[in-house]
Amino acid sequence: MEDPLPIDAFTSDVVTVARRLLGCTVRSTIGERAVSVRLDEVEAYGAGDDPASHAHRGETPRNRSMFGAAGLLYVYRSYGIHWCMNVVVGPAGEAGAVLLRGGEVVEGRDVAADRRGRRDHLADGPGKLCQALGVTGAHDGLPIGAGPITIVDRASEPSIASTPRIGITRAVDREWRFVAGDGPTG
DNA sequence: ATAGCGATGTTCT
DNA sequence: GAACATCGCTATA
Repeated sequence: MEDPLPIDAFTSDVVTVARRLLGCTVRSTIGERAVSVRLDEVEAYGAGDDPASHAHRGETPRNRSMFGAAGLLYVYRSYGIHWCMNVVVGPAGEAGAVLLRGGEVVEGRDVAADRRGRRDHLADGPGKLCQALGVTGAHDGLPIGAGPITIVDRASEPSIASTPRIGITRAVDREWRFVAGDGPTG
């Protein structure tokens, strides 16, 4: 429960990894300040076979990390303004990632509130989650667990609901958004 | 509670 | 030029 997620947790398919990440905790230690978020909302993104994925059209400077090894971070700028973070999923050579969409701040609430500029809605969205953790493009491509960003395993698997992904227009029939039982929509 | 809208970097047509 | 894996403000109910 207090142990880091083993690397092989990231080496299977994107849907399996997405479900595996719910209930786990993302922890950042940036500027001597620690913030932890327990994940309750994630989305799976595939490679060329997933029209909604950034990797669908092949490698670009932005999505380069998606083509890297499992367990790397893929951080991109959304709508020119916000940062969004993904965990890169294996197998190596295949692009895939899990977008960390939301969770509950369970450590460093004051730090998170400081970064967010408010006391509520600290991490209930991908851009907010990154801001609360202090994650930016500077962390793109970093390996999880070896740098300022780590993921701590959960005690047990939560109940999980699946829905279509949010904010996309392609492949809306795929229910690749996963929400923990005590999460946003129940 | 829900709806409309502006901000704006990267990618694509 | 337009779309986009978003967010917070503003208006209306």
